[in-house]
Amino acid sequence: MIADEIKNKILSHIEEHFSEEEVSIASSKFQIEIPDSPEKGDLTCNIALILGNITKSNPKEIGLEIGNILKELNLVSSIEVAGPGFINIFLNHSGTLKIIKDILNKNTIREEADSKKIQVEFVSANPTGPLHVGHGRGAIYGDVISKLLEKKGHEVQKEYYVNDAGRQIDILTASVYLRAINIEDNIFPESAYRGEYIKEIAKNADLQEAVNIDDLFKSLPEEDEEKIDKIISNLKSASEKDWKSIKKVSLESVLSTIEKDLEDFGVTFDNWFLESSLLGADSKIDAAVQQLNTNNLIDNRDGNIWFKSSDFGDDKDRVLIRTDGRQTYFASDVAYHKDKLDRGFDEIINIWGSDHHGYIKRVEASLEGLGYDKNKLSVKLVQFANLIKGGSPVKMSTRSGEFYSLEDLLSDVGSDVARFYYLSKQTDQHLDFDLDLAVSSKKENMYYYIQYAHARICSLEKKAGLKDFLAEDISEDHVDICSNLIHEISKYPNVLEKTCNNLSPHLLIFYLKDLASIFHNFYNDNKILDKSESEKLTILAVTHTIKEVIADSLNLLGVKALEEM
RNA sequence: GCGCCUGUAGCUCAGUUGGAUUAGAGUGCUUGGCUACGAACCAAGAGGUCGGAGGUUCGAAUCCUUCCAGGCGCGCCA
Repeated sequence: MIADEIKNKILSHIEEHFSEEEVSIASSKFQIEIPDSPEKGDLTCNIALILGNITKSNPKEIGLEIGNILKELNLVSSIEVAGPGFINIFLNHSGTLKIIKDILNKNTIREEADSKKIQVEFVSANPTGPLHVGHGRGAIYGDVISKLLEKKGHEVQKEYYVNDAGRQIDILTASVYLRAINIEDNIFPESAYRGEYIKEIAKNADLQEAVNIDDLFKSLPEEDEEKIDKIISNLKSASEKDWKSIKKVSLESVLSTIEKDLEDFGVTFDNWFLESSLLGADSKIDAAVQQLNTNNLIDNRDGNIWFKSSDFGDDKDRVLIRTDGRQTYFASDVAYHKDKLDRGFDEIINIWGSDHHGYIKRVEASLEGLGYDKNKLSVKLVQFANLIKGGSPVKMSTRSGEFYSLEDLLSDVGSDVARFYYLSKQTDQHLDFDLDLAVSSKKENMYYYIQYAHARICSLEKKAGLKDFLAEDISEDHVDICSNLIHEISKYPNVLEKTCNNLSPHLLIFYLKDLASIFHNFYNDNKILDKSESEKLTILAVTHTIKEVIADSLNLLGVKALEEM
């Protein structure tokens, strides 16, 4: 890439003229960027400002010196030092062609020198019902950042952590069980899952033993949560065999629904990790607790077993094992994260709903306490997405069974539109996702605006009757008419790099919107197919590059570029 | 009370690892452009103390301090 060439040239120059320390500071902040306006050059560089700052000397003088060196490059036509000391670089025609060639040859991103083994864990919703739209944002984000990391050359594993061992699974089982024995709505417990899907699962329940309904509901506690717990234990003792089989059927059924819903949005996982696998004979939870104990980080107080997480900056210590011997959810998580790192990942990324942010410290503390480097874990928080339909937010709640599911979203707007809008805003901000807008045909709808640019270019190319579009078709005599287009195109590698490094897909989306805008503008001003042959070829090669950029970018986001609309 | 996040045009948001005399889009408002390669498009105008106040420096929407406002989290729940 052209920016690399320039960067290398500058680095080798400053290595000769500045101290090692100065070079190391400078190279960490050193950037080759594309200026907002072409008048400030095809590329611009801040190196003189940084060096001026470090060495307390005049940036403009340093800039002139470096500028002279850059003139030696055969891609550069001229240099100016502007403003406080920016080095603005103007390319000659072969420099311009190089930009286009790199993009057409998909030479758009530099892979990381040290490829890492990275695990991304996301969604991990409790398997108690279909996914709702609140889960969608994390699902799409996790999927896309996995693609971005792969683009950078890392090896990525996508994992779903299945909470199949907790109380909520008992509630699910009980809910199905109660439907299977035809408990009517009027006495169906409030705190059980009431969705229609429960009734569907219950149809597949194959009960061996009869349950006495009067015994089941006899002298239940008043309070809802206590009531459901009592029903659970009654059902378990009524028939252990049926309980187990219903549990199995329920879990399998819910998980396959979840898997299918995700697949419909193009989200797949490499591994489904069961919480229950941490329990059992050689319990990984016990092993983790044991290791913390060895490290002197376990405290027995009030009959509970505590992890002294406050030793590592957590607000307070946390219980791992309760008086009655039951492990807490946190205990599973300690063992789970230990297990992840034991599997040899260089980096593990968790995507959590932002309401879990208070949980980060204690998990980090547990990793430190176990003797791992806590910096190997990074947690990306995703704020909730509000879906707006007909001007008001749609509700989501699993227990009541009244919710707008991911499946509903699919049939309302489709996977591509949904993915696009989920990604269209920074993940740490609330997202208002307006379903009516997402399928409307207004400019306000970024999705169609970008797709329209792509479809228009496809249509142009069809009309022009050309198959190949080569950078070499760009003629020096006519390139000026496309300079705005080329300037915007040249930002692509930078945008891509920023998108990957910051794991911020929205940056790519906003770039595509700008690129589409510049194209639409050009299209309106120029009747491309009426131009002279060589001018036409020039323009079509450039617009073809735009088409490739849009298609590549959308592909990276898991969205299909439309050839016609 | 403590912690995390947020505050940019009437509205929805980009820009935040300090950079360019003029802080950008869309929408809404006022206007103009199809005998037209796709009008699902384009152009022009109006609209801002970048929450307030201090500070750091060649330079601040961006960093620091403080205050104000909003969201979320502060269980042996999952």
